[in-house]
Amino acid sequence: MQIIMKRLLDFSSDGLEKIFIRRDQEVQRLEQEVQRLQRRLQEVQEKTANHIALLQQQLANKTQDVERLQVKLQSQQDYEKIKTELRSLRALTQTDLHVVSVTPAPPSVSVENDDVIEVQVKTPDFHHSFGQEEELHESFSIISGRPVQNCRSSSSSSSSPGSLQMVIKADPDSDVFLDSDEQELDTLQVTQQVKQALQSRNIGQRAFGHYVLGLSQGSVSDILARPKPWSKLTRRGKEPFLRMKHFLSDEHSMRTLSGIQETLRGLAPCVRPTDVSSDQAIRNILDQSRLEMLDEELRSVHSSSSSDVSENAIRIILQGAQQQMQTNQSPITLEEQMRCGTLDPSIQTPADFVQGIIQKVKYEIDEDVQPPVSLSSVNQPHHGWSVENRDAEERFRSSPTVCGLDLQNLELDTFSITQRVKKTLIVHNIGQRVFGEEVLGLTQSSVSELLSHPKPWTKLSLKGKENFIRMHLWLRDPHSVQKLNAKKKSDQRARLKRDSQSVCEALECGDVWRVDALKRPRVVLSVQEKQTLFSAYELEPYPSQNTIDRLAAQLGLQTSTVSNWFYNYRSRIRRDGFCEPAQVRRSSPAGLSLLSLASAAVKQAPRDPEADDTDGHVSVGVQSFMRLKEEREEDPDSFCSSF
DNA sequence: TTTCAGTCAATAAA
DNA sequence: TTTATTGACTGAAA
Repeated sequence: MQIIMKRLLDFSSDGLEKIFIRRDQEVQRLEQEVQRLQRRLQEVQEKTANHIALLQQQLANKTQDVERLQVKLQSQQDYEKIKTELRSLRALTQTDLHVVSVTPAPPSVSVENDDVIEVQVKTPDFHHSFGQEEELHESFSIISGRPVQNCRSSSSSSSSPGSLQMVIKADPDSDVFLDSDEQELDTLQVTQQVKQALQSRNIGQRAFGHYVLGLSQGSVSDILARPKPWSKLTRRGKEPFLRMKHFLSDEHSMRTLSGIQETLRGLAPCVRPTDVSSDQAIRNILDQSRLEMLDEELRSVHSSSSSDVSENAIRIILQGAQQQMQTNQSPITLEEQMRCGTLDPSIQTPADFVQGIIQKVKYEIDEDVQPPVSLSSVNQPHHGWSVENRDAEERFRSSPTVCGLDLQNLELDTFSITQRVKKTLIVHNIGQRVFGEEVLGLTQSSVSELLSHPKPWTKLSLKGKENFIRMHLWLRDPHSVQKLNAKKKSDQRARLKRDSQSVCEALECGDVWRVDALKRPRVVLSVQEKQTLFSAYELEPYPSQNTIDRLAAQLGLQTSTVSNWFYNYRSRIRRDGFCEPAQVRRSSPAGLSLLSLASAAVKQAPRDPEADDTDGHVSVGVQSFMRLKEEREEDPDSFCSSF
């Protein structure tokens, strides 16, 4: 019994001991677990705190963004109002120009009304047609609510290109260039998007570089063509890409720049020292504003329907509208219009013009549609264009014909068009001058070139295509001839009046040669000079500067004359390579035929220390010329005449 | 800076 | 007077 008891005790003490040990171990494990959990908890707490801080930061940023956007939205809420005011101002400037007063320095216009909107246009580095790099600095005040864009270039440092750049850049988001330095950009993607944006909006690299990046056109081209990877860029190198990225995300900037570009283009063709007037600039900008509105409306039509009408085609139409508007609506003098090649006293709204084209396109695609009114016949006295445009838009929207049209794939037979135009002009005794001024907005010489040497459709640029679209539409216009005849008569009357006036003025001044004195002497290259140039071309179609200098010295010509000759020669040899069988000319201005050129080349080659060489050139040139002629199987005169 | 497309203006030719 | 030619220019692209 005792033994049993003892064993039991032994056993229980052993068991208890073991139990205690186990318990101790358990306690230790639990303590470790607690510590681990505590550490974990601490970590999680820290992490969460960081995360919360991060989220709070992001929230703050987002809140700032929202506030910024709200401010932006608020600042643009008066857009509709401004549009209305611009419209009414436009009406004012057209109907009652005498209320517009122009002051020369700084050029400003004030219209008697309530408040003032200030818009400042500054195009510092743009060449105008009179060849000066002077600043076109137009500042004008438009009566309205409050300043929409205050573009005064307060920070006009040397690196700041100009006040319009401020329009693009002046944005509360401008600190994005600093903040977003950390984020990595896909430079290739950015440049591709920029190129696309510039192309679709018809914005040039020069304007983009000037106003957005503060870089020259050459630099822009380089950046767009060969963007460096982000990682290879320095902080300074990254800046243009950040600006581009920002530009892409800012629709307002893109539209503003597009407007600037159009305005500049609108100013350029007719700019003369005396033309750069404030009211002209105002008209251009007001016109631009109207175009922008029209553009918006057309885009809304485009997006609201299932139309396949391409952006490109709309751009063509809008370009046409702009040109028509600029040539027809600007209340400039008869002489100014003559000088600009746009003699047309009638006034036409852009909506009318676009509607005219749309009607014509409809007519061509769907013969059921009512025959279109002519481009010219829509020339009506100016009236509020909004109502008509609404109607036009409604008709356009409801037309299934246009909705199925893909103008982007439009391809015209340029040769056939020019043949038909020439025939029509001859039959109705209409001159190229009237046709050019009325239908194409070009001079007689340009019309002559277009009709005589039409390029194939595929070789034409957008601008070049526009002329053929206009001619095509003109041919389909049943009233085209009638309108041109009316134009011809009004021109004759105007010319008679002008001639009689100028005779009187000349008599008064007692100086009938004063006009001639202002004429620029024209360089006329002699047969020998042309032969030498032609020979040089045969050896070196793209001559180096040294060759140009040598030729200029040899011939006693300006180097620019020599290089111009090469540019023109290449251009025209390409042109004549493109065009359909050239028109046979009875003789060229220089009286050259192929044979006479060949014989002249042999007989008249200069005998100087390089005589052998020169003779060789001429000989090679004539041989090549003969070869070219044979290949073309053309009348030699028609070929020679181009050069 | 060079090249090109488009254009103009002067002028020759018809 | 009209048309064609051509040297020169502008704006854009590379």
